[in-house]
Amino acid sequence: MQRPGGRSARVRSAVHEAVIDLMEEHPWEEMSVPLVAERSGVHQATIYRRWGTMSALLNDVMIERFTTAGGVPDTGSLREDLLRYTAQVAESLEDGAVPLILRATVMEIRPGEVRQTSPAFQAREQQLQVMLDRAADRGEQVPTVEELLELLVAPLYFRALFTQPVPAKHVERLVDRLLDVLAHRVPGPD
Amino acid sequence: MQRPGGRSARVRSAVHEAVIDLMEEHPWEEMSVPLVAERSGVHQATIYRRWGTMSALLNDVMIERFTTAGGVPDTGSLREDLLRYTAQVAESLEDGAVPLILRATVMEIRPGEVRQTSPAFQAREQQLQVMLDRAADRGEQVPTVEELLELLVAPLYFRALFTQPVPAKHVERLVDRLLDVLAHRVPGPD
DNA sequence: TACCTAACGCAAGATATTTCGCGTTATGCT
DNA sequence: AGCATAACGCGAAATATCTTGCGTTAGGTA
Repeated sequence: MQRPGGRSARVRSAVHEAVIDLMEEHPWEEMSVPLVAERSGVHQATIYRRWGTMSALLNDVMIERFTTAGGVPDTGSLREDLLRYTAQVAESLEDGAVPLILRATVMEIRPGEVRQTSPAFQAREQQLQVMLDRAADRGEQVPTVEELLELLVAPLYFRALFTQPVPAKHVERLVDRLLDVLAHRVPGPD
Repeated sequence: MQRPGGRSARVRSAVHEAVIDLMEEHPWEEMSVPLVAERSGVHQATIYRRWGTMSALLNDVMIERFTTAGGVPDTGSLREDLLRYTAQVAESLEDGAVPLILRATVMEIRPGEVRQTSPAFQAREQQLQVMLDRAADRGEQVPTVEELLELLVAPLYFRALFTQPVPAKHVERLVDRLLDVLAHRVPGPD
């Protein structure tokens, strides 16, 4: 018999909050369970028992943050929807905690395991599909979710992680490039 | 007076080799300096003195792997060059160790610090610029390095890290999309 | 070849981490 | 309201990681 409510829920959110706070102040190596315990007021042993490892905890924090993030825009125009959505993603990557939490996801990858889309991104993909379906119903030509990820989301994440973050102004350029690709679509293999 | 040769060089390569081996067998949390020490036959204290932390060591390994990787193709055709280069990148991401070592780079990012392109990617960008310059000299219309990163490299890395790896067959699709964008280029802000 | 000392090996000691047993709290169910 | 027990707090014990001082090995230069 599980007990997700009451005290457990309070402990959970206290720990999550502490993680996000600490992420913005400390480099990765300094992050530790004892540190999170002190900041959150939750005992070390409790954290070890519930999450096991630091990176599992970070992964949990990230999944929550992703899946509870605001829904997709619905402005009546695909281009406007894409602009807002992309701007949302870009903004979230500016936020100090997000790139850090993303690393947690990266670190959860196990060598040799069959790679699967992480739960967090699966939720995102479903949301995006809804947005594209709405546009298709209006008769607009729409990209696939894959194209959207490759042309909008991937560049943002790539630059956030490896080079320099994408300036907010470039969001429009990315969207227009996607729509351009759509208009002159290269015939692919069926 | 520094002494990069002889014993130091042997120690360095022994440690690097041990890191790469261990990366393919162990999840991140299990990686540690003592483990690398045992596998490489180099004493712990030596590793701590030379590299300081595990993630600094991993970062060092990755930089070496990136900068010594085979040069860029030179086939006389931009499209063919791009195909080969992209296939190279895709293949390296299939290799177990590369995504793992990539994480090391990700982890070296510090909160709040001014983000810069990591040394490893800087080297890559220079190599790519050479390739593009050659094509431009032949009179071909060429993308910028940035476009190349965003349209070819970013999707590969994104999928390797967060969703599913890109099948080798899709490399051609990515290249043709890039060339398509090039042909119908959206006028950008000057 | 001989000298200087950078770089390493070794082992003990200092810190930091994770685990464990046991008593206490308070949730979910009847 | 009363009960069974999931979940937590606490502190000590067990591990693991990291540092330090000192003796030894072996590059680099004269």
